[in-house]
Parts: sequence; structure tokens; C-alpha cells
Amino acid sequence: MISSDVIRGYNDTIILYLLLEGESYGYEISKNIKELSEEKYIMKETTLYSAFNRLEANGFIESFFGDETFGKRRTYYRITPTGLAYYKEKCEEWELTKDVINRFIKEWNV
Amino acid sequence: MISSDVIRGYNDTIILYLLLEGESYGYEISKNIKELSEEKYIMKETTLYSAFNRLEANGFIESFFGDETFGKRRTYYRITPTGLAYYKEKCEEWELTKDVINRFIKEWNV
DNA sequence: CACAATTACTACGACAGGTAAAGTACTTTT
DNA sequence: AAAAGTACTTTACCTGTCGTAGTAATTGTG
Repeated sequence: MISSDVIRGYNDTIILYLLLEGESYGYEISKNIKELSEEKYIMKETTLYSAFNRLEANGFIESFFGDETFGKRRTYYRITPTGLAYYKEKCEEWELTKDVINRFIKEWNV
Repeated sequence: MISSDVIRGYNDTIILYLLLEGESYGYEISKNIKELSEEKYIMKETTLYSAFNRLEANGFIESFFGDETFGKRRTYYRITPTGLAYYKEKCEEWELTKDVINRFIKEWNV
């Protein structure tokens, strides 16, 4: 299993990636993360919703209410231009991070 | 620069990697991290020493005093078999993590 | 020879992000 | 009628990082 401390710095990025494909809401994003990672990473509900708050406070996403006439009302999110810029930065940072951490990793499958 | 939240889950692993090559102490490890990462990652002193305490509490490293007759007395560390096992685990986890995060990253250098 | 810089730590307190636990509320399936 | 699924919110806690500051010795510089 992937420990949360490892992926910690990338939860926001993961959410933004999924919002690139269009507006979405908590539960759907949660399911998409699970699917895309093939069950290898499951973001906890509280982590997800606190990430939404942080991202919105930073101006990286915007929220609005869906117009469902039944069911619990959903809060939808869309990515902002600032959010896109942040996502791009994170992608670049990731390439660097991968490279750096790789230098401290050995391969044992020999 | 690499943000600390990203590398957070790997500070312990980085230290263990350097201890694989032999006993060492804080200042030396700190310099080795800087060198090996080509200045791309510099571990803060407090982070480093608190990592030592954590690793020792977990039985992953052992400390002992050097026999310097002058200068400030160094605390040396060596990796334990448990520490080695933990390091191996982390290496495997890293391969998985890399794979998972990559699914949420786009390449913009096109 | 004085002072700065470097080496080698330790202590303290603040903060951010993740998480367990519990609760709310509505719909669909059994 | 109950359980399971959808869709969140609130609270309180824990861990790891880090800014700040202090201690103590050695080495380099003007």
C-alpha cells in the first residue's frame, strides 16, 4: 500500500488533474482516483474535502451548487486558471522530485 | 525547488540509503544529501536530527559516540537489520508510488 | 589576534496536512 | 423495514517539518 506521507504532497495535484477533464464533485473524484490508480490509492474522505477547502482558499478551484432537484445537493468544483498554472508547476516539480529520490533508491529485484 | 511536503515521506529512506554505505553522523549525511542531489534538495538540520530520533526509536538505526579527542563530540549512526528491511520496503513502495502519481501528471514540454 | 565562518549538534514552539470518529441527509436495493 | 450507497460536514488529534535560538569547539581571514 502507498503510505499517505508519500503521496501527501500530491493530493492537490491529483484532484486538479481530474478537474482538468471537467467539473466534478467529491464523491465522483474519489471514485475516479480509486479507478485510475487501480485501487492502489484511495483518498480518505476527510483528506479529500479538506483538500477542496484548501484549493478553493488558494483560488485554485471554484465551487458552485449543482441543480439536482433530488438527492443530497452536490458541491461541484471547477479548476481556475491559477489552479491550472499551479498544476503545471507541480508536474514540473514532480519530474525533478522523481529524479532526486531515485538517487537514494536501490533496486532489489535482482 | 523541491517542496518538503513532497519528499516528506522519503526523508527517512534517504538517510538510511546513506547509512548503507557505512556509519556516519549528522553533518556528513547532510552534506552527502546536498551533493548527491546536486543541491536540488537540502535537508534542514532540525528535520535531519528529528529523523535520527525517530529512526532510532523505531530501531532502524543505532547511535554511538565517536572517540574524537577534540572538537564537538559526534553522534554516529549505523543501520540495523530492521532498518535495512524497512529501507527495502520503502524502495518497493517508491516504485509503486511513482507509477501511481505518474497517472495524474501531464507532460507540458511539448 | 580578533572575528567570522564552519562544524556539530539540542531545545522549543508553531503550523500544515492527514485522519479517525461521528453525525447528517437523502436514495436505491434487498 | 433494513442495509447499503451517495454526498457530504464537524471536531479533535497526531505526525513531521521548520523557524528561531542557543551551545560548543575548530578553522580560516583580515
